Amino acid sequence: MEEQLEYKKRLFQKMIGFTSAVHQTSATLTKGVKSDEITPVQYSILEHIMLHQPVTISEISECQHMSMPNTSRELRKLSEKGLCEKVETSADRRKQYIRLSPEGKRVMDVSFQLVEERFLQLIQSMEARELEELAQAIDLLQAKVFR
Amino acid sequence: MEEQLEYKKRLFQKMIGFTSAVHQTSATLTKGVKSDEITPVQYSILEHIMLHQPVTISEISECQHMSMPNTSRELRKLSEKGLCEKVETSADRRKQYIRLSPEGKRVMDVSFQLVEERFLQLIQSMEARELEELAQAIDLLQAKVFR
DNA sequence: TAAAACAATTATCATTTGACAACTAAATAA
DNA sequence: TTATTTAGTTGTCAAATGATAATTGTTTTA
Repeated sequence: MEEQLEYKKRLFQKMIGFTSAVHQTSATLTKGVKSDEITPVQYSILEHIMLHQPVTISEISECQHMSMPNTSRELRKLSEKGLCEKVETSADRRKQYIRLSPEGKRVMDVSFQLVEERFLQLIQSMEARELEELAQAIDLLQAKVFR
Repeated sequence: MEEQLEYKKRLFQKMIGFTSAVHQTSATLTKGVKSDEITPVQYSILEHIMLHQPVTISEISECQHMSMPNTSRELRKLSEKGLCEKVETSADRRKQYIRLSPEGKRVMDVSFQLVEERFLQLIQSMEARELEELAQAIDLLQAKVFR
């Protein structure tokens, strides 16, 4: 059992280094792709909506570790820029569901397109088997640690 | 070859979702652990130094995607707080190597300790074999994509 | 040796971000 | 029904961050 703990601590060290590397690589892949009309925080919100829409404001607030007032403000700015919009919902009238507007979708598609090109460069020389291993590794990590 | 491209594009989608999940999880694990005397950017710099020391200011600037003037300013503030220090180096006298001070090391150890506890919680119920798979998946991803 | 490039610093400014208090409206619990 | 909780908004303020210009000293290159 003691050995087990030691093993887990080494795994933790590995995990720290890994998450740091993920941050760096994704920052590199994403560098400069965001439209000039939005701030970094706003980009990150749009990305979240892109991946999880439709989503409530509370959920954005919680997932982005941002207070409700600040989340609300940034969403208002994004709405004013015509990049996202509130969806009518019948259930609980306190909850506001948010989704990208067609323009917001377009803006994010352009960004993602650029990131995709860079990513494809990164994996260009990999064979089918390597790619498959990559996909499996991601699935495993996402299932067990990064949900 | 066309199929290959389609496969790669699906892998890209998977990667986007994964990196977003990594960001969220690591933000959750790290939430509130940083000492009150430093800002988020400063924490991120200290973490980088912790993982890569000794490191030059240019390297920090490049890896953290921060301009040299701003990196220099934040490092000055960290030095003033006694958390990091410049290392004398004989080679190129333009380059300044940075490392954590004993106090900086202590501060980061405290933070990492908290993160470690949360991480151990997260993996508490895993068996030896699962942990091994986890470690292998990380190694694979870090070798092929997140360097 | 002179010119160019590199590593880092200082100073300044505008913008972004985070925190907080006070508030409205809707849903739920007592 | 009243009280409480939940979801979201508005306004304000200070601090953190990002961008840029100008400068110093050191190393390389021509």
